[in-house]
Amino acid sequence: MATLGRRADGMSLSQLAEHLGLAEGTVSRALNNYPDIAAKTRERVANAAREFGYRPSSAARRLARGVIETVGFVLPARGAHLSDPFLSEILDGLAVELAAHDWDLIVAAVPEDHDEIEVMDRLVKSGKVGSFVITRTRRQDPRVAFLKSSNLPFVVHGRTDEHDDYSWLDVDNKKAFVDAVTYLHGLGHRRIAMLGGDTEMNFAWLRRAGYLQAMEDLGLELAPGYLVDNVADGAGVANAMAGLLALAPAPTGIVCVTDSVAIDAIAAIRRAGLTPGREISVTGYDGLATGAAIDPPLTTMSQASYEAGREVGRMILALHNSTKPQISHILWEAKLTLRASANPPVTAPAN
Amino acid sequence: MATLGRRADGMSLSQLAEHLGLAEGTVSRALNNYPDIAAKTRERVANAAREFGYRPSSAARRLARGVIETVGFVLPARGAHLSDPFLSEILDGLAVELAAHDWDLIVAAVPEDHDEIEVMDRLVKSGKVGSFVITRTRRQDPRVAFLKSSNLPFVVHGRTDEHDDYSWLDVDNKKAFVDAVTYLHGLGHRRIAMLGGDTEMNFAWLRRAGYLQAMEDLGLELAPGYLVDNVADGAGVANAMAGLLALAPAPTGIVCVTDSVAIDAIAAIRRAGLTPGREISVTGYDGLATGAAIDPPLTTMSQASYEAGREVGRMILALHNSTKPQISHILWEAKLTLRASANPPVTAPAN
DNA sequence: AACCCTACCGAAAGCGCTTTCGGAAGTCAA
DNA sequence: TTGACTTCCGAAAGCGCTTTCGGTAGGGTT
Repeated sequence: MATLGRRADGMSLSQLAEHLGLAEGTVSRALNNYPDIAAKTRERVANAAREFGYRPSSAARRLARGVIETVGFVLPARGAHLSDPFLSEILDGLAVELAAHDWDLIVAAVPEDHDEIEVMDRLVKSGKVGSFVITRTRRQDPRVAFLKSSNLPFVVHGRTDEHDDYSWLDVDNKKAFVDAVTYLHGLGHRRIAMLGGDTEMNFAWLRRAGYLQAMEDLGLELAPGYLVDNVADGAGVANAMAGLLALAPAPTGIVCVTDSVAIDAIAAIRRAGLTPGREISVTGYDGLATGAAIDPPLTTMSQASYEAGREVGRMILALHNSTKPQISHILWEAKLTLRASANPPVTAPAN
Repeated sequence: MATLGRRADGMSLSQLAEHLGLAEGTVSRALNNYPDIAAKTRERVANAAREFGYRPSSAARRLARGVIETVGFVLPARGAHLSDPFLSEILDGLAVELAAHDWDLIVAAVPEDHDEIEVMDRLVKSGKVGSFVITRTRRQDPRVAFLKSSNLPFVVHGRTDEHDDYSWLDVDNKKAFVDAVTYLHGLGHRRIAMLGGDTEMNFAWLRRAGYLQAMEDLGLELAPGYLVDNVADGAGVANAMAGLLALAPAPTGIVCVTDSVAIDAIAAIRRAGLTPGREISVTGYDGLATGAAIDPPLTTMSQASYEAGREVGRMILALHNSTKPQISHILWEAKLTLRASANPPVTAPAN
């Protein structure tokens, strides 16, 4: 007797079929809800499958159907770690949404001597993933270019400069920073500076744009040196703050591209003998937990990462299910969390 | 003519073989370095494969070979997010190491109405993963029990109470806290308290054990209330600190299970009108970047997460390559980072 | 010149599924 | 009772690889 396929990881279709006295094809169709299977049979099959904990081999299934129900996610390049506090939440949301439809998530990293495109290409060529989710986009992002040219389904958490022809979910970074500046202005601040991030990164660029726009709309003077770009965490902030504090007049309010920068900025202000939240107000962005514990508690803005992950998951699935791939653009608003690092300036505004 | 297999995601073996005028089997063996292929042929095949960017379909390969070169990683349950600042580094290291051998990493999450074991079981039954890496272990961890009973290869980043019969990589949490207490003792502290974490979690339990052991070894009195377990971030710390500060005598030094707790503790001390690092010294654990920016900069301990991820990757691969699966136990030491939150107590030790 | 080896490659089976196709029962109307 | 449909299931091909098994051609021996 020909030995039935015995999968090391469980039962095989042939075993299940033999147990039921049915043909493999019949069992398969029953499990996949084909209309040409008697209701009674379908149920009998379903019960047996449940009883034995049968699950079709995903490799065999993929090979037979030619459909890849796995999405790829390439981790942001090393070094950027510290700046993405919510990776795990995004992954979590994404994976949960995918799992609900029996899809999987392959997470890949970029080794030292390779680049992101190579990694993605490998994944595609070997048929390991059929779509991608990417995050932390640069304004000109080679990953997006690659994906567009390969016409794989993909959705971007974030955006690029040109973002009309693909699906994305982003937070309105620009508006968030318009709001931050406007908030400080409402508090009485007139000399508002910004500690910006890597201008190649899209989120940093848009926050910068929001700052600039609000300054203009509010008729505030953008004094030379008030906008500091490409501020790196740690020493970068210390240097930038030294520059800002040496200015005459020095700013009374500073909007920071991230909480991490803001926390460093607050430390620098204190080291300069000033009181953060008094002589100089500070706002951040991210809603880090530690921001609430520092002195003064950081006024900041946050976004719902877990929910974003889930929504992105839904978008990817939608891309597959609709025959006519609908590209969708979703823009969420950041939530302002008022704490104590931003207050009316102690010196009356020059205005 | 029979149309050659045309993979949507690239070229197929049959196409490559036809192009070369060779049989599929020959090309396959050439690519896999079988000894029965002429050197010249092997090279010709390799060149063509490179030229066309050919990569074997992983699904077909897996099906034919029956080997699953994918490891599963189940994200820690939601809610624990904030307490794992280094997930992305671990994933990064792990994925990089795996990628070097063309292995993949599937990251799964646990949906609301399921548990970790179900998720893992699904992954195994459907042949999606052939081994697992798990992190953030509890002292009694059902995942470890599941994996042991299923005899899948797996390695644990962390440990459980019983940890002799599986491979793990862990940081010596106990020694780290012995060191922390000893350090405070060396500074002159005699009344040392601990803000501990979830005692179900193995790392928290071991840090607690380290505290206890050092207290005993150093002959320090463990005053009632000095050891606070199950302290949750935020409000939990505030409550715990209120209790500690109400004690008579109050501790002069506090070792905290994590930086996050320590940062909250420092805030509480300041709110109580005391100066952290003066009347009360504080140490943390994790080496969070923000710890360096707070006032006073946090004295803490850290571990190399990226490297840990890589090492765990190597361990998984080793489990597969050796016919006789070697279980290995690797214990790393935490690195002490001296900053300014721990200093000699202002009041002379009672000794 | 007949022999045996070795080196090398082709043929074919098989991995565990899905899906198309055809045909055997069963159903209904005439 | 016959014919025309339905309903339902089995058979078989095929997805893209890997691997075993032969078999042929060439090189060495005696």
